[in-house]
Amino acid sequence: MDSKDISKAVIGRLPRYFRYLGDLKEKGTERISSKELSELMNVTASQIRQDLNNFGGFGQQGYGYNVDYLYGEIGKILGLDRPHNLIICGAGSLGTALAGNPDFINAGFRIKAMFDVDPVKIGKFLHGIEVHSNKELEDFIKENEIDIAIVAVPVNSANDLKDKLIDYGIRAIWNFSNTDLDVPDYVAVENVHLLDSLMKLSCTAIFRS
Amino acid sequence: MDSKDISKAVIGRLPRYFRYLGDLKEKGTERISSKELSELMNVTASQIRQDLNNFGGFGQQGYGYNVDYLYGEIGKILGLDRPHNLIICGAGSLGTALAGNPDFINAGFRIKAMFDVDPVKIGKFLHGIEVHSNKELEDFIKENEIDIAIVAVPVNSANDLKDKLIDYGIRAIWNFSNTDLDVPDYVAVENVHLLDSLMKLSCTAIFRS
DNA sequence: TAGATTGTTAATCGATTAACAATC
DNA sequence: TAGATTGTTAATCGATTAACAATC
Repeated sequence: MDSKDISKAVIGRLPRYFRYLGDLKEKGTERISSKELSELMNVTASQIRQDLNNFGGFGQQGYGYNVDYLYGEIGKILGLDRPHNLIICGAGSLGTALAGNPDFINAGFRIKAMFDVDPVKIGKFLHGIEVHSNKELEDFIKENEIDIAIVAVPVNSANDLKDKLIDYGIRAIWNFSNTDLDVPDYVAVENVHLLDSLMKLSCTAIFRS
Repeated sequence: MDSKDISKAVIGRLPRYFRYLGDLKEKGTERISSKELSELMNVTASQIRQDLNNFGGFGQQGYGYNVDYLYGEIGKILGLDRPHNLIICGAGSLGTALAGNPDFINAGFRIKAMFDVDPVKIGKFLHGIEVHSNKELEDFIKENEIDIAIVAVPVNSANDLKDKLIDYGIRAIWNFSNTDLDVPDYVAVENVHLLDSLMKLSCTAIFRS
């Protein structure tokens, strides 16, 4: 298959498969059929088989899927077979909370530094991570093989920051600011629009009642 | 239209429309056509008109949409015409960061209390919000007309907490813990699976390069 | 070999886009 | 009235589900 052909919907489901397989692995489950997994995850067995077959045949007829092997393969597809170096831009409470999330480290995402404009914050260590001045951004990115930048700055400075990040070589942006970042198509952006998400919840709850 | 018939995809797009209309309103734009808005938002004009017409005809032929009016109407659909009372379960760094987010308050989401099991945290005020003991959860929810509960606790206690919340009357859960919550269909859950989101970004970036 | 379950093709379903008559 | 743009129907596209032959 051509890797460009895989739909966003399929990629979006991979982390969830990975999470369930990790749980099964931890429980010591050796093999699982698409039917069993489908019941666990509340999706169709057909969808699981279709999704996985975008990347190759990981199963065996009459047997199902080996949990350990499938976990490893999906991990590779997700890029978790090697570590990733991240920086956090914005040392506010959200940026700081992200810096302290142990899940990221366990999955191989290493937070190398934080950046802020506030002189009071610069030089401090938050969850063990040093806050640098924004002036050091370019050098730090280039010298530390930074893969991914987290944007956790106020809306009004997000787009300027984004331009700089791309300029300095960043190709993956995890955006927490409440605005859309316009990027060229060789840059990947994943948005966590918290307020949008909360509004969606509020709306869904209304429509359900 | 029957409100139950509106697809999740449409509801998921409403907050983004609302955000763009808010920006236009702020800029003083009086009216906008679906074509202009589509160019701004990078979607098709057709989709905008289809989406809006799920809820009624908000526009006028030959004129377009009145920004102010449309903003108000979408706000109503999202349930933003009245305030919502929330609680945050889990006074860790993520829960605390959410407590300090001014965007939520501006949109009418009022965070009334935080809850934790840690005696060291109980009684403290974080971003002006008091941390209560989990033992007070039931009474607090019932006495303060709580709409929405934020789940920002470790994975291993998330499901127990969820059961209690539903038991105490909560019908909308904003879940930040890295697991899926199994809920009856009269309860709305919106997940912010941060690690999933980060993995998706990592994967997308790989496939793009 | 018989049973189970995959990989994969075909059918269905839903969501998006295009087109255009209605109408401001 | 003429031009613009909606509301809405019809066409297309893509994603999901069903079915089944292949095969372990």
